[in-house]
Amino acid sequence: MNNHSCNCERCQHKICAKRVPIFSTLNAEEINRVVNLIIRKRYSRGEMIILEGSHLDSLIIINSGKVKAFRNTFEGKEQIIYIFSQGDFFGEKNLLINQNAQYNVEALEVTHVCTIKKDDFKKLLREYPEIGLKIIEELCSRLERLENAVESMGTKNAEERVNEVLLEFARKYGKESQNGIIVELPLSREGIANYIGVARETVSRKMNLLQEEGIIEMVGNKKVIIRNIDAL
Amino acid sequence: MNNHSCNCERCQHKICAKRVPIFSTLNAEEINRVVNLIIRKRYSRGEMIILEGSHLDSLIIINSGKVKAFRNTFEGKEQIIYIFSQGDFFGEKNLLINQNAQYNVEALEVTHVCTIKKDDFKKLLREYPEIGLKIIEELCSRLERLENAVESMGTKNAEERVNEVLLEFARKYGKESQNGIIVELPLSREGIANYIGVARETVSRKMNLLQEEGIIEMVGNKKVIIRNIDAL
DNA sequence: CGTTCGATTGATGTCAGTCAACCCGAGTGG
DNA sequence: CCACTCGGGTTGACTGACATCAATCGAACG
Repeated sequence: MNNHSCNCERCQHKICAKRVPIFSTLNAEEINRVVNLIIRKRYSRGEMIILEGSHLDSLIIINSGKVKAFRNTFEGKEQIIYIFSQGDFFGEKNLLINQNAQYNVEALEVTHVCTIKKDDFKKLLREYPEIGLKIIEELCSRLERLENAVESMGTKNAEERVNEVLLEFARKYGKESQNGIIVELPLSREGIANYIGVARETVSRKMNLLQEEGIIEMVGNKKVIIRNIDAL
Repeated sequence: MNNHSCNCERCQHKICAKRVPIFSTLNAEEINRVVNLIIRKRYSRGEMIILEGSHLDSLIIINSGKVKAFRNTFEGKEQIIYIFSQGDFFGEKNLLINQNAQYNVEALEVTHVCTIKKDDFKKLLREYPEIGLKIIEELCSRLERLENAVESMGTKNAEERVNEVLLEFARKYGKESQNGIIVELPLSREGIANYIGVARETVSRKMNLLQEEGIIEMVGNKKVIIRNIDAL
């Protein structure tokens, strides 16, 4: 794990704290206080940020990059539970309730994070209750995603789930263009499979079908152009 | 919907507010204030408490009884997302973020609820930040349940899921006895099926298998005695 | 150019969903 | 008291979707 301190200017530091939704209600002076509590870290693709079951003493906020949060079943299957990117945080359960990590977190690409020590964060929370509201907001949207996931996994077949995940990625990571929506996939086929709970071969097959129908176009393995979003 | 005001004594009212975890940190005087904001309602088995998509202007806290929160897919399948019982609340998303109900809520048995108007609740939240922390705690445990559900639905087969749901019910609703753990099932076979995302026939079959193996014993349709909890 | 890792494709097997019949206990009404 | 209905629950037969296994491909990279 690379753990070197940040070499950027103070002002950039401030921007990074300002970018984080949970601090967005604070004024310049308050942000300044927060900035002084932050320790930055950098992770390369594939590096583990948190191991399931380990003890955590900091809140971790993503500054740039993407990570996957996942569990391994004892048969060796992996279930991806969240994909976090800029502004998302995790480790909150370990701070607020006293609990060890519920899942592994691994960087999907080069990822910069801000970490805040448990005690510092609790102090902030007490002083600025709006932070608590922001956290509630974030937890609610996380609940929403999981509620959708449960519905999808409980009632939908493989094809519908692939369509859904493509829609989700398009919404989160897609860029409009004249050809359609260009989506940089955050996960490999296997990753997608582990996210929606099907076999990786099935993801391949269903995506191929979509391509044959002209609904999507695959560009290499990491990029997809969605030509007909309504068909998904 | 029966909507008559409560006829119980003031003191019982207090107990009801005291029983609710999110108010557990308040002192007697503060509880009193909360009590004056509460409107009680009663629902019979099968009554709808919330309709998906409807507008909500109160937080709803369960005082006694059980409810299911669920969605219907357009093919008519039902996915149960939560089972709420005493002390659980819902409708929070509609208050904190401005959003319509994400799911239907239906009483599984006679259910008494406390409701608090949006504005009143927001005021409380501002005055007593500890309530916010309690809510975060509750949201975290809800996240945990959904994370487990996603893992289970993504990686486990029907048999394992039936075992899991029996364990969950045993933990939440089971009573120890010399014969084993007696569990009053909150859901019908079909309900269980819609909770774990399998067909109702499959639930029947898997439970029969468990009975043949002597791991559980079914007493009528609503009750199960778990003889060998470790086998689940 | 060889190696490696991920993606694809095809062949096969199986789990669980679907369909249909039947059961059973609780109400209901004659 | 019996006949009927009705809503769950159970059981069996069938089948299809998807997992699994295995072979091959292809791009990336040293």
